[in-house]
Amino acid sequence: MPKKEPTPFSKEVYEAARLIPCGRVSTYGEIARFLKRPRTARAVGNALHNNPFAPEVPCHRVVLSNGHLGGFADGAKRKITLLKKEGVISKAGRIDNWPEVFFSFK
DNA sequence: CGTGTGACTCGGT
DNA sequence: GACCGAGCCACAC
Repeated sequence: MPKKEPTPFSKEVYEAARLIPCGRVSTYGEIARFLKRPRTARAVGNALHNNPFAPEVPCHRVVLSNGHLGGFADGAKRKITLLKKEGVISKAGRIDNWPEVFFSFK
């Protein structure tokens, strides 16, 4: 099966997500802002959903701006487990200590 | 080139 | 705190 090359915009998203340190989480909006496109939060979500570098890009460290987990291609449960392993406590699809684990690019 | 869709965000109720 | 509607962006068809 042919490989699907991500669009340039998606690549930028992946690089930004890669910068998120272990044990920390960021938001789609933050990434969008980091890319100098504060209104592209939705496009960022689309890019991560397509994320062809799944284990390489920590897409599970990206959540909604309000602290909710949002979505995950492998299932929200998987996201919770991965985050918990990294020290991020989440419960019922929501981050517990959101302000503490929140990571800002700026 | 126009339309539809989504892992978003914000403000109001 | 939860739910709803409108706005915005990039991409696939």
